[in-house]
Amino acid sequence: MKYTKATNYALHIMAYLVQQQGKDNLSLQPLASHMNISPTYLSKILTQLVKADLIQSTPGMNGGYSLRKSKDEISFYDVIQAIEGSGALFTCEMDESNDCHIERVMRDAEEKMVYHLKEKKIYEIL
Amino acid sequence: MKYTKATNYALHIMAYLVQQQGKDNLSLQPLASHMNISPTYLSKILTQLVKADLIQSTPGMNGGYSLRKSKDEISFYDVIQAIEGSGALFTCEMDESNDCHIERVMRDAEEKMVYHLKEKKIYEIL
DNA sequence: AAATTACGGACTGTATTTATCTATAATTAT
DNA sequence: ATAATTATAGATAAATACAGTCCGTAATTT
Repeated sequence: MKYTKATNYALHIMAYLVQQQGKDNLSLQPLASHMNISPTYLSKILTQLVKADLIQSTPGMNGGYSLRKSKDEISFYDVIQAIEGSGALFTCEMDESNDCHIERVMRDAEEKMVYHLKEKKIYEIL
Repeated sequence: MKYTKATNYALHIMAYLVQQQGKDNLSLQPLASHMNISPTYLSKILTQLVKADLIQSTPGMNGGYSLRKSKDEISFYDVIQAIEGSGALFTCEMDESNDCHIERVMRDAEEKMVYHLKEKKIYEIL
């Protein structure tokens, strides 16, 4: 089990966008070269961030991407969830009458991690 | 990102072995039917648990599997690590001079989860 | 209308996971 | 010794997920 590469990218992208906040819209091409990812692939990731309402996109000339929320409202967890989805890391496969003790422990543990990721905002690392 | 099915099985297997502790060695076939997994696949998982020193195996008649450690020494984390390995969930891909702030946050968060999983012993859920 | 920009769908290659089959090795009972 | 019982290892295959590309479409501004 590992975080996907897309999550890796997404976190770095968001960090960059927070840093560049206030300046002109960043469009795909420049962002792609700065990040060293192919534009089309980057686009997929950005679209996911748009759908999660973390950034907004505007088409047309001088379009591009910019933050949607204030920077102190964007947590690590927000970004991760946008890419990885919101399902639990562990779900019991043996159907132990849908109240599996193992699952409960695993979820509690995950909660500890999630709590930390919700507290920590992206801007804090800049 | 999700825990593998094998981890799911491993936790249930260990819970069962802790429960059956003291009785005769459990051999592959009965264990497989109790768990509802194919014997050969189960065998792979058990071998990983053996290599992690959580259980021991004895071949020959009346052989099978049994715990290697006392039950209060077997944590959730021990079992998970035996299957998933010990690498971090997140490693920075952009080589930010090998001191990535994002990675540090991600590892701290993971640590919170791991701490909880190390504290929690399998026998506690029985 | 033209240029610039993002979005969406289809597709491909690769890696990982899940699983099976078969042959081999080790131990115990007869 | 031999046979029965048990675990282990390797090869393989199917299924899923991940990473990435290509290309056509839609929206906005000049």
